[in-house]
Amino acid sequence: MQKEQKKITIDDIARELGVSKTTVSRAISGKGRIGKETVERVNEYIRKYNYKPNVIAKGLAQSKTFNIGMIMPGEYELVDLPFFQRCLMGVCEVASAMDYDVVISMISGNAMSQLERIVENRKVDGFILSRTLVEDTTAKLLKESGIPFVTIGTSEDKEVIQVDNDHRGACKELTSILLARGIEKIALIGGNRNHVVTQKRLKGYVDAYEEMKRQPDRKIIYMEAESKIRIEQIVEDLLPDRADCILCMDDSICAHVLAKLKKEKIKVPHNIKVASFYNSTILENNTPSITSLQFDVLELGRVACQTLLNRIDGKEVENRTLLGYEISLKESTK
Amino acid sequence: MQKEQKKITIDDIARELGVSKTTVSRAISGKGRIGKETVERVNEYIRKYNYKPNVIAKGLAQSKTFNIGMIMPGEYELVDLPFFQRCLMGVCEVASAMDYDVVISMISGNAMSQLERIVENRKVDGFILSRTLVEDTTAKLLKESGIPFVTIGTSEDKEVIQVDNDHRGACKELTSILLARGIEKIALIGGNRNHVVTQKRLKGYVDAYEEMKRQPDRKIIYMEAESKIRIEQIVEDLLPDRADCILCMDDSICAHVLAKLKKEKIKVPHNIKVASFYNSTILENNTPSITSLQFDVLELGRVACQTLLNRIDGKEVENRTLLGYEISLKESTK
DNA sequence: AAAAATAGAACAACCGATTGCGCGTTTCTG
DNA sequence: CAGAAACGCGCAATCGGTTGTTCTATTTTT
Repeated sequence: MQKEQKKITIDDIARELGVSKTTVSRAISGKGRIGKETVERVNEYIRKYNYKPNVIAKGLAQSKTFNIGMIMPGEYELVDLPFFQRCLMGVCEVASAMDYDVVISMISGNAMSQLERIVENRKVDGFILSRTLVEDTTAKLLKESGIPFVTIGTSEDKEVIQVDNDHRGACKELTSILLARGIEKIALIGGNRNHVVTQKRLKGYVDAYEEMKRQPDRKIIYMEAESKIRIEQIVEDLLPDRADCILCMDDSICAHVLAKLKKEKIKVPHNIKVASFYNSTILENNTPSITSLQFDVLELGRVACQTLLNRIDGKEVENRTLLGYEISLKESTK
Repeated sequence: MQKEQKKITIDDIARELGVSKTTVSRAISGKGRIGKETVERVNEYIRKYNYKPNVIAKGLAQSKTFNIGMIMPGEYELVDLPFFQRCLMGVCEVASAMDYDVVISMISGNAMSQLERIVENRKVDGFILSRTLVEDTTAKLLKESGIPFVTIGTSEDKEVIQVDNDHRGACKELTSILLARGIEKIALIGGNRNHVVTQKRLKGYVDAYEEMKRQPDRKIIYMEAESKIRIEQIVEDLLPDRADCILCMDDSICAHVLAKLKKEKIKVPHNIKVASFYNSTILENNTPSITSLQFDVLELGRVACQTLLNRIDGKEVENRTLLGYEISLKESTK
C-alpha cells in the first residue's frame, strides 16, 4: 500500500551517496569514465531502494521515447481478424524484452489525422505498419516524415523495409504439390483483390502452373468472394466438374465453401478436394481435416519488431525478410 | 520530402514574436492572464508554421504522459477473441479524440514484470484493465501503485472502477423470455467457470428462474465446455429430451452444438431450441438464424476510456457503469 | 488626483535526466 | 623524476516545456 510514494530521482541518489548526479547517471549508463567502486555503490543503492529512472526525462534529454508505434487497420471488418492481434502479440513480446513499449494506432481508411498527430508529436521512435492494401498512403506519409519504420506485408516500394510471410512461395508449393498429384483443375477463391496477400498468393498459384509449363484456367479464379451468397454462387458455378480442387485464400471462405458442399451433398475429398489458408480456429476441428498453409504470425510480429529496433539503433537491416510457412496435408486433399 | 526537418520550439516562437516563452506557453494553454491580441498573434504563428508542442517536454513539466495503458491478456487462446480487439478499437477512438495515445501491455498469466515496468516507469497516466478472471492480481498491483485505472468486466472489489456489459441482466432477460414461452428446460453451456462473464451470466440465468419461483435443473448446467469433444458429449447427454433449449455462453460453443445437432439429425428449432451469446461472425449466416444476446463491445471500450480520462482529470466518476445489451430473437427459438 | 485594483508580460526556477568540457589526482613512461 | 596519459569525477548547459512570483503600465475607484 505505497500510494503516492515519492519517486526517487537521480538527484536523491547523488545526495545520499555524496556524489554528483553526473556520476550517478554515468554509473547507470556505463558511458564515460567512471570508478568501478562508485558503480557498485550506485547499483547497490538502486537495488535497495528500487530506483527506476524517469523515462520521460530520459526521453527529453536523449530525444527518444522508448516507444514504438504499431499501426493497425481500424476498419470494422478487419478488426476481427486474429492476424493483427497475434502480430501485435509478437511485437509486444520483443519490444517488452528490449524495454520498449508499444503504442497503438488504429487507422481507418484515410483518417490520417491520428497518425499525423503521432508523427508530429514524436511520441514514438519508429513504426511498425501492418498493411493490408497494396496502395498505401500511410507508408508514403511515414517515408516523408523520416521516422524509421518497418512494414508487415510486402510493399512494391523497394526502399521500404518489409517483413512478410512467404505467401507467394507457400501458395506455389501447395499448388505444385496438388498438381504433382494429378489434381489439374484447381479453383482459386480469394477475397479483396487489393490486399497484398491476395496478390502474392495468386502469383504463387500462377508460378506453380508456369513451372510445369501449363496455364491455369483463368475462369476458375475468383476474387472478391466476401459474402456467403457470393461464395455459394461460386461453388455452384464450379459444380459438378469444372474443378478437382478448391483452394481458398482464407478460412472463412473455406468454411462457407465446406458448408455449401455439404448442402449439395458433395463429399470431400471423394468428389472434390479442398485446401485453405489457415489462420483462425474455425477449421481446426473440421471433419474431414483440411489441408492448409500455416504461417507463424506471432513470429512475424517478433521479427518485425526486432528489425525495427535494430533500425532504430542505427544497425544495418535487411530490406526484405521473408518468413517461412508450413504445409499441412490432411484428409481434404487425399 | 521534409526529412529531418528541425522542429519548431516554443523558444523559437517567443524569439520571433518578441515575447517571452512564458507568454507563448500561456497563450497556448489559455491559463493565466494573457492579452487577447497576443493570443491571436501566437495562434497565427502556430498555424502558419504548424507548430506542435513537444509532448515529452510537456509531460516532464506536468508529470503527465498523455498515454493510457491498455492491459490485455497475453494467453494464446484468448488473443484470438475479437472481444479484445474491438474493445481496443473503442478505447483508441476516444483516447485519440482527447489527444491521448494507447500503450498496450499483453500480460500472460503471472508475468507481472512487464506491468511493473510500465507502472514504475510512469509511462502512462492510467490503465484500462481488460479482465477475464475473477481473481486478478493485476488489479491488486494497480491499486497499490495508486495509478488511476478502470476495469472492463466486473470486479468483486467495490472500490475498483468498473465498466461492463450487463451480462447478468441480459442473460436473465433472455432466460425469462424463454421461460415465458413455456420453454422450461433450458440447458446452459459455458466455458471457463473462473471468467467473470461466465459467473455473471450464470447468475442471470438463475435469477430468471427464481423470479418465477422456480429452480433451474442444475444437472443441465455445464461448465468448462472448451473442446469440441466435450461439447458433443454434453449434447449427447441432453438428448433426446432432457432439454427444450440449449443456451450457449459463447458462439464457438454454439457452433459446435449446432454441428452436433445437425449430425444427429435433430432439427432446430423444431426438436430443440438454441440460443447464444454472440460476439464474432461465426454464427452470422447460420440457417436457421440464431437467437442471441449482443453486446456493443466497441461502446464498452469507448465508455471505459472516457471514464478513465475523467478519472485522470480528477472528475467524479461512477464506480460502476453497466452497459446495455440487445436481444435478437430469431428462428432458432421459434 | 491619489490610492487601489488589475491586466499583461517577463524572470527564473523547475521537471529529471544526459553530456561536453575541465580540473585535480594517480599511474605510466623514458 | 619530470612530463604525459589515464582516471575519476563535478560543473553547468541542455532538452522543451510549465508555473509561482514579481514588475510595470494602465485602468478603476473614491
